[in-house]
Amino acid sequence: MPELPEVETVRKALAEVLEGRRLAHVETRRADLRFPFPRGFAKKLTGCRVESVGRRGKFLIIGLDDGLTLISHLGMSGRYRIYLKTPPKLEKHDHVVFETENGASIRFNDPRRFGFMDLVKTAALATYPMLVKMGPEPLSNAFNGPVLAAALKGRKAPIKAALLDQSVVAGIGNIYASEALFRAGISPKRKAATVQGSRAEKLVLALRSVLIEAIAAGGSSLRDHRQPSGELGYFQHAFAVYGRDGQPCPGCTCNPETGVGGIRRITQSGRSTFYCARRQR
DNA sequence: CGGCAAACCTGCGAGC
DNA sequence: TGCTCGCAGGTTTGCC
Repeated sequence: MPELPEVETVRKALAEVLEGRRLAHVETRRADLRFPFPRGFAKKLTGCRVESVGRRGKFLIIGLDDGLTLISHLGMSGRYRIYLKTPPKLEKHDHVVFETENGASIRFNDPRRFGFMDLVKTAALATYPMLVKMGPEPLSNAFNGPVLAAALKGRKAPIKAALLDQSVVAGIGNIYASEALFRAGISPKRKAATVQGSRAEKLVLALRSVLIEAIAAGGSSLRDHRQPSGELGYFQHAFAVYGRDGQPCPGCTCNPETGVGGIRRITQSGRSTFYCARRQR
């Protein structure tokens, strides 16, 4: 389920149940997800106290009291479920089970197993390969028009593809790339290098606004995603373009019924992009 | 180095 | 009903 807003939704829920708590029991129910679990994964975690539940891009960063940090990525279909009281029977694809000292159960379920977990020394976190090259957090002060413009300079790929590159900006995925480009009025096919100056400023504002609104809505529930409480996210109802090919554009008078455009779906680097050719240039 | 397709894996809906 | 195909929110790999 995971782009930044969905991961942030999960982070908040996990923080609430885990921060300050000790892990009484941890169990992996298979040897690997996308990668094998590191040696002694469950054993090392058992007995640890969770100090913090953070996020970097789409990665959950869980700080523990004994100098270790748990890194968790949801991949495409990863989900956390939290049960404060008696949990139901284990379900298919429940791959990792955590239990806290005060009786909460947390389960990681991931049908496609593109997600993964890793356990690293907190001191070595800054050198973790997948985090080293990551670009700025889009909701932080480190991200602004000039920073984005500089990251896009010299890039020949379309802007949509550049936004999916986590070294340009962290946490953007296929949905919010399309949605932000729509808000900014920028064509997904535009060469990334030409997004400079006021266009870059506009795109930064568009990214920020769409992410903030999506977080407030608990993320988007298309198929897999639910909040860890079991509640659905509901930002999918606010999509302007994603998954709406053939429908009228909410921002202009485009309407496929009248033969003047509307939302179109195209494929870019093997992934769907949705946009309005009239409003986005 | 940059850009793109393919690979990883399972499930679901559409179409025949 | 049952099969096949295409598609799905991510990231890495390997090939031009």
